[in-house]
Amino acid sequence: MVTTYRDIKADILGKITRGEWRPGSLIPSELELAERYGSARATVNRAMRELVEDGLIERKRKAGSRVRLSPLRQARFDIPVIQREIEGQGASYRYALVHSEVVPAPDWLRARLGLSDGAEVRHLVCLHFAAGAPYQHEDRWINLGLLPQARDADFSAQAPTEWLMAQIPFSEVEIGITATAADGDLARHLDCAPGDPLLQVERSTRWEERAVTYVRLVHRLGYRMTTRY
Amino acid sequence: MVTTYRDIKADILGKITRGEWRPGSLIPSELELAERYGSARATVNRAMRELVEDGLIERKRKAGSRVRLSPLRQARFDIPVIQREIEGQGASYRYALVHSEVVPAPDWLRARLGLSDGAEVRHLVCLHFAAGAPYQHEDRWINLGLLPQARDADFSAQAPTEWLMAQIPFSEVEIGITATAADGDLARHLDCAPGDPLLQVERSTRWEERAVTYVRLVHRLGYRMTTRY
DNA sequence: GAGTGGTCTAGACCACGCC
DNA sequence: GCGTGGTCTAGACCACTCG
Repeated sequence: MVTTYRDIKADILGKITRGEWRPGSLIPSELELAERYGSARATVNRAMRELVEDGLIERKRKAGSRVRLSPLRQARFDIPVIQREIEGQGASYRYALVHSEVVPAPDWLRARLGLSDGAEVRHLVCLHFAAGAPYQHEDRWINLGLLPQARDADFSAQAPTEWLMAQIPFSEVEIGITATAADGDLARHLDCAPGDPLLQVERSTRWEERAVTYVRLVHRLGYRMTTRY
Repeated sequence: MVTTYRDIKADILGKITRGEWRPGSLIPSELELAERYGSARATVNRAMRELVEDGLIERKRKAGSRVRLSPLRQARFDIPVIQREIEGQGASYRYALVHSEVVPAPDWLRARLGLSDGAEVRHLVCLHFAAGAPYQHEDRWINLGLLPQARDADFSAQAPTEWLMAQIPFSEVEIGITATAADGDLARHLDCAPGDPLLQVERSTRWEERAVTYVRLVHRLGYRMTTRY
């Protein structure tokens, strides 16, 4: 018979979705809401904090809480491990290593990761298959200055992502999503025509300010990232 | 000289990033951590809850808290209102209505939004410019069954997004991101060549289970969505 | 059964930011 | 100044789930 923070959150959400509390309007203070709901202020506070997180309201000390003018603010995309994503769709997963070498980092990579002149990297090209068909092309560069053990690691059976997760506990990541045209290599590997539009995800990873890896993931023709909220 | 939940969160995060607490390993219970940090359990609880949200740890009653095996789980993308996005880059914003009509919903749209046979929609094509150059092409369809006032609304000066935000307080949204090739129209409007790869964002919006609008946003050549975490 | 997280309470102090 | 949100505390009860 208690009022939970979920109840309060749902009730307020309802008032907003039904238009009872219009965008931009002021919401009663925590103290007043606590009285109304017959709960402690901390409970109301938790409900309100989650509404802020969900992008529905804005709060300022003294000024109070308001319904946001544009309630749709951010979307979350799950970025699953590729094998899980594919098997989650009920398809079989297969991994293949296409190319592997140790090279001095090219200029564009040095600039992107902030590597010094002459830094060496392990360069890998891999393919991920779903139900036998190419699904994702992975172009991976690993900083040997930070991860020297990557020089001799065996990536013929284990995908770089898996290997990396075992090496570095947690990292800071920067993600970019663009559309790109298939070049000859991509077309061949992803079984499409040169010039076809493909969704490309780039990811740069750092650990304590130092570059770990850069990867360019190009998805098969027609691939679609989705989310809802 | 108190220990805040932020302090605790940062400390635990540090132990994880430094590899002191390896992925999969068990974290001390809230009660023990509260004693260690000399704080209340609620404070530890808040720190831990945020770490769950950030995708770093997993918790189960009785079983305890563990460092996640794959710490990188989800990314958030801000989806700003287009005008803010452009002006936030220091560029001038301009809006133009290209085409407007009221038509029976085509089959593909009826299927996508779950509209009944013969449902009418307002179809709009708009352009958003940044610093005079085309930035985004908007192909918008509004369900007149739910929003009859859209039939006669004037979209020559106000973008549909703005207008919609004033009509519907909050909605459920489904987003899809794909790469697409420019057709003749898109190439002309976005000032690129036919066949060029473009980033396309599709959004279907519902309000209390009923379809509000479907929009296809196609960005200029080279557009990049970014985020970090 | 018992340990762990999930949540609520009642009270308190503080910091920010309008007025 | 002073109202509002931000946070901490100490204690409590409960629900889940592992052993």
